[in-house]
Amino acid sequence: MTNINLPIDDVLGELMDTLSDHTNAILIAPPGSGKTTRVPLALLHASWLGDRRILMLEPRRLAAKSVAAYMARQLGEQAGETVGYRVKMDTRVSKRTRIEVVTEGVLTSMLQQDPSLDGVGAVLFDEFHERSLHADLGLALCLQAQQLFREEMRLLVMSATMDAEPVSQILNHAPVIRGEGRMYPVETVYYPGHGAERLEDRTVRAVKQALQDHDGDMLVFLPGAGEIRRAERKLRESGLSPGVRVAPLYGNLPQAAQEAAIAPAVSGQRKIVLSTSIAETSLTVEGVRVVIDSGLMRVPRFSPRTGMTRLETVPVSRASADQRRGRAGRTAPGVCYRLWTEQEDRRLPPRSTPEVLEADLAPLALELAAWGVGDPAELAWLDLPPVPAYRQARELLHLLGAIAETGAVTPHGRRMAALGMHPRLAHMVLRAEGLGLARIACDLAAMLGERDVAVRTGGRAKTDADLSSRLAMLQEARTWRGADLPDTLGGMEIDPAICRRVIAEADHALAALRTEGSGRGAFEAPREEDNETSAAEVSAVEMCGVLLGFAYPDRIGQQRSIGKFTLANGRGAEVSEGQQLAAEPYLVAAELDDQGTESKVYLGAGISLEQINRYFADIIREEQSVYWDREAQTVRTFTVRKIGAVLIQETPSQSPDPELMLQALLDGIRQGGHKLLPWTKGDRLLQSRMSFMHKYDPANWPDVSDESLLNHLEDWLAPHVYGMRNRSDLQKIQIGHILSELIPWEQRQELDRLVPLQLTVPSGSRITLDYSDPEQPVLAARLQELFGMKETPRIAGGRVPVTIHLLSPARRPVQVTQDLASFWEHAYFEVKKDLKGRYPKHYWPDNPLEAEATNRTKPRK
DNA sequence: CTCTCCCT
Repeated sequence: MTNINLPIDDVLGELMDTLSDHTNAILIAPPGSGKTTRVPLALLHASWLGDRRILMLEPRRLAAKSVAAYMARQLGEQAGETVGYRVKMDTRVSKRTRIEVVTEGVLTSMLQQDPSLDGVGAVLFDEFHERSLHADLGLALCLQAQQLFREEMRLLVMSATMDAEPVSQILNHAPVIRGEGRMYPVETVYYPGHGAERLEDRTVRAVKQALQDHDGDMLVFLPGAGEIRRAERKLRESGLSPGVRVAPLYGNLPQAAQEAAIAPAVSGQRKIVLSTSIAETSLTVEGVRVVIDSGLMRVPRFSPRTGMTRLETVPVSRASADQRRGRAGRTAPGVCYRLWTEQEDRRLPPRSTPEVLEADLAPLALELAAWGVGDPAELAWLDLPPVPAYRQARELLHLLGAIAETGAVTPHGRRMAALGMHPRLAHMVLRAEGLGLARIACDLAAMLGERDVAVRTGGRAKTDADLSSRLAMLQEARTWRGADLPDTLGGMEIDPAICRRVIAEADHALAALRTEGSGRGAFEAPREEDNETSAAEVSAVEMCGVLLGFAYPDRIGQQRSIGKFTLANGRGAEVSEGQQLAAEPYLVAAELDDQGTESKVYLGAGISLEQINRYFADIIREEQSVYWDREAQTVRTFTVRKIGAVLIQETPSQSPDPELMLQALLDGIRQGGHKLLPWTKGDRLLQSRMSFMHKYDPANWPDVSDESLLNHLEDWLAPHVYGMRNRSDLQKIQIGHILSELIPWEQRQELDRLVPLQLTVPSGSRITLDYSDPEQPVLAARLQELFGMKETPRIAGGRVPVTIHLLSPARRPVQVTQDLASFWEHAYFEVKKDLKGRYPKHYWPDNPLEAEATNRTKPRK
């Protein structure tokens, strides 16, 4: 076994030489090179290692265990002797162990316990091109450990093809060694869609084509479970020969179904596996000769603004596409159909975005706080954690009591970090402990940290989102003890493998809590019970919502209508119809997809108003709500108690803040306009006359137009409506009075002179001027009353001629003029002819300027 | 038209 030649053997010598001269190195070699299993064993003989151990990081538990087992076999041993492994809840190492294959989270926890990594001679980062958050963090922490305590410690970054230069830089210009891989050739066929053809149809077309043209099993990459279900249905509908078996493969599929998809096809059968990116690296499907790649993948994107994550469907990177293609060439030459064009291929991003740039950084921020670092820039990163997400993470940690105002980790934060869960869940468990509810909190934390215990049927039959029923089911599952769990339990379809795992995780967390928990500086939680095994656990399931609220206070939600909720963080959330949860007045949404205006709730639980008041009093804020009720035309004043955007209680306010009331009243007037104000005809006339003066002398006369008045309510109206509440109160004000007070007394006198209310005409009548159009003040008078008036009367100190509406004896408009002199001279004679015909009894002199004006038929003799 | 993957 040991002697089989692998491509990596060609560069092992160079690697050994490099690491005897340098502390850091980078090894780039494609899949199939053998680096993962050969390199640790080779380094075991390096003189610099002495009797120290080698740590090798693997991104997945399964890989860590199988790589350790493989290396052990090479030495003719079992895992746990010279070569061992550590993954969560499963450790196989002994005093003899020199190589420890560990998962990434384990390394972080080892570093937190002993930052100097005493006894470790080298740390190897395998599959580093995947750029997981943990690998990035692990490397940053190791680099600082090396710099501060362990100058001689070796760091080796191993990776498939990637840009080595940036890594070399942060590793103090580490040398780069390149090796060959060993893979069978895979032919690439570009197989784009027809126009707007749906992905599923394109996929089915490609599958049919490939079934015809090539032998062997087929692996089809699709972005998600939805596409896989639809493609599966269409494939079956398209009529497949009986020898062809279709198997879906994705993470949420029950363990048994996953194993069935991976297993080699029985002879005489052809297998088509429809898979998400899970088959890109995590799972290996045996016997694949044909790969069909949709070129899409679903990725999580965290939004610092909402504190939630949404899934986006994006084009794969070229690195991913090449990795997918490589799955066809593991055992023999193969072929890969790419469902896109060669032009599109050139535009693919070279590699996927590193997790640290798009993930929720709360776990990272807690690790750094526990490490003693507040600002990530103190460490060396390939990509610095982005500032907005990091800031949001620190705010959350502060809210949860994990870090102090200064940013330093608190005792509570240390306990959270030690639990090895997401900070939200760790906080929930610690608070629950204070209430005697640690056990169910651990159950909840385990469920939320793992895949769903309930089988998600997808499609039309929506999986119930209620976590409390899962919690009850889990209690029942525990009573099964060692026996095999059934597929249906507590009225729900379950994945027995995940259930067992969740129970193990929960028990593990509870044990960790109990051993670490006694004699610590605990979180200052309201302690309801001193005795932990209390009556509280009896009704534990009813506390589900409360516990979730500890973890997700920003996702406490209030029902707007059946199934629709508003969350404390301001976002909308939706529980699909038919579920009991949809009818709850309040809920806590633990898991949801931050999509559109209404995020779908996948997991959550109801919470009662009483529970909110009892357990979340510390985050309930009281404020005055004062607003204009448009229907009732009155100001409403309430005292409201809220958690973020969620309304907890609203009571009519006894002593409303008069300032807020005034603002609400003015808001109401702004919305409702002048019709809410008691304008009289006289007020309107005054307004017109003042507007008239403003037009000619804006520097000295205020703008009292409707629009301007509405825009400046605070200035002119506020002092007169202070303490008022509704429309009938407003009827008490006198607008004309208020307007006239806008100008000083002397100016008011001037107004009467400059913009007279009335003019006396030659007949002796006093005629009221019409100022409704401030551009053109109008004098409307019967023609006969004006005989003898030589010029157009002018106002505003002679600056503005009035517009004269000349009327017939019956007050019908006859002529409009601003030039009376000209009218007498020309138009009068035409008008006279006409009027004389219609009003023969009236007085129509030939010389109107000399004639006597009259308001009767003829002048009185 | 209910969700990608992984880990202390």
